[in-house]
Amino acid sequence: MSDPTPAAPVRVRFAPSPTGYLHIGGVRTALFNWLFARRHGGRFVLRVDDTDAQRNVAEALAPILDGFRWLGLDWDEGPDVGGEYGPYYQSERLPRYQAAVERLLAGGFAYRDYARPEEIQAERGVAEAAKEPYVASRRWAAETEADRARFEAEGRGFVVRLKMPREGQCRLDDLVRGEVVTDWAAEADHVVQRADGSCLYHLASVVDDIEMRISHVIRAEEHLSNTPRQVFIWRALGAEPPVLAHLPVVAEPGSRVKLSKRKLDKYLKNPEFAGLFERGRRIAERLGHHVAADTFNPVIVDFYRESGFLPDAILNYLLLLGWSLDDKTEILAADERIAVFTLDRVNRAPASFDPAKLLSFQERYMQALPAEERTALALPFLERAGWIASPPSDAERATVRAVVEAAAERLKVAGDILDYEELFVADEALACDEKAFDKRLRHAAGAPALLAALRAALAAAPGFAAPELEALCGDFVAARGLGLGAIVHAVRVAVSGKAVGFGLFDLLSILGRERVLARIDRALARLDQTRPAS
RNA sequence: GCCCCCAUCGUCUAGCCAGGUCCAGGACACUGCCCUUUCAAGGCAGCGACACGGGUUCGAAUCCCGUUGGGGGUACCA
Repeated sequence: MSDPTPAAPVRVRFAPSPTGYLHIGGVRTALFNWLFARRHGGRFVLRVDDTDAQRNVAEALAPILDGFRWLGLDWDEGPDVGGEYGPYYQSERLPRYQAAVERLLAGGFAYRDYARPEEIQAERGVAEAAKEPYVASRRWAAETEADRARFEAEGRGFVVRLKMPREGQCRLDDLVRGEVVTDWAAEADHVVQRADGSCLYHLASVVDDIEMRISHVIRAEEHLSNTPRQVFIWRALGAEPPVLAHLPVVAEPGSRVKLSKRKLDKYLKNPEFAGLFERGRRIAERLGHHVAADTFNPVIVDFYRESGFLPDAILNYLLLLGWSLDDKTEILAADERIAVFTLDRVNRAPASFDPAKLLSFQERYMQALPAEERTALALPFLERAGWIASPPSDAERATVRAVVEAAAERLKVAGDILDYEELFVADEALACDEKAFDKRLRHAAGAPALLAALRAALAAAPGFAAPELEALCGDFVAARGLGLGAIVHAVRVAVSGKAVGFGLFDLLSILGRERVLARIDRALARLDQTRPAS
């Protein structure tokens, strides 16, 4: 299966609004556009939708562009790179929109509407009371200079409305939806220019798409219902609409409602979503980051970057949200994605965002990386946490490398390295899980004596490499007719302050004899304080 | 209200266009067992879906109609 070969050069676009954050659903849409452009040797255009931006655009756009760069979704035209169809900021294109409105007016495709808002309201009210669809009366439509003069004499202002057809049908061919037919009569006379002279999204979008020679409009399904009015504008402006493809929306976990960054509290009730969030929060807090729902939230791409996710894992997961190659392919390398992506494999139903599956992709991608690369990814987290020097010394690098290898698949995201604080903290600053300490040492009969004996054995150990320690401990328990379990837990708590972690012998080996002995001594001393020597 | 879109395991999906090989396949999650020094990971097994009702047909997850449910739109938002 494949899409029809595009006749004209492929030019697609993604038009982010400078909101200060990159939404994961937006990334999915952008990814499909990007993939389509790359597959067909086309251009991926980034156009900034800042027509009504009150805030500092540069500031609000930066996180979005950074997000795209981090993900590797490079754009061929747009902010920072320019292009021959600029400007790429809609705020700089206002005169073009005005010109388009003039053309619509001149061609009889739009009219100046001098109705007052309350008059429109009244007409609507009548229609609703009669349970009939509202149809604009066009009573205040000025189509001649005389009309205008008359209305203006009454002190009226105007907006420009589309003069929509009242019969016939709008047929559009959507690459994903197939043929979609609507009655023109169901369309309202939409406003394209406000009373203050500024233009609306639908008009601006179409004008830009025409002028930027956009060949395919690939966007979320929420725009499907709005497409007929855009088709009207396209044709009124003398252009044929581009090829359309409406993607299913990315929905909330376990639901079909569009994913929104504002409903974090609700999503946190989903255990898997909460787990994902919790993991990120733990990492962010250790880095001393302020965790605000506005900026730190799994609906926003920055969350993943700050937690140490891999862009490739996210992209691969997102690709499969609403698209599939076949009945089994899951992992697709970056170049494969480009090679096999076609719009005819896009699904029509909304796809709900599954945090657990995303994590699973992350695990797979992480594990596929050589230890060297995982180490390189982990290092910056430790530096930012202040647990190692920046830049790290060779000794620190070696330690981190050893920790990464010992942690193995426990390191799901790079930020998980921060779970191993005990390997980087000074002996006297080591935190202790008191429950574990009680269970394994304070209230475990015989454990302190065994620990003390093992300490002596460790002090005398010929070597401190993990296999040597394992042999030593094995002999130690065997000589006493015990299993490894008899000492492992006590040693772990004494040395790491924790009940869980990676292999004990790796832990001891990385810590080194000196610190291991010192920590055991400290634990033993604590026991003496709380319990008279027996 | 009106218009448009959608409907296979809890979730992502394959199959649907070209009806039989589907008492529906894979993945994630979940459950159990194995492995095991903890936690992970891994291995094995299990649970689990064609929304409903009519048609068409020898035969329907696949085609048609309807119902129900869900989503989106209907702004001088994008």
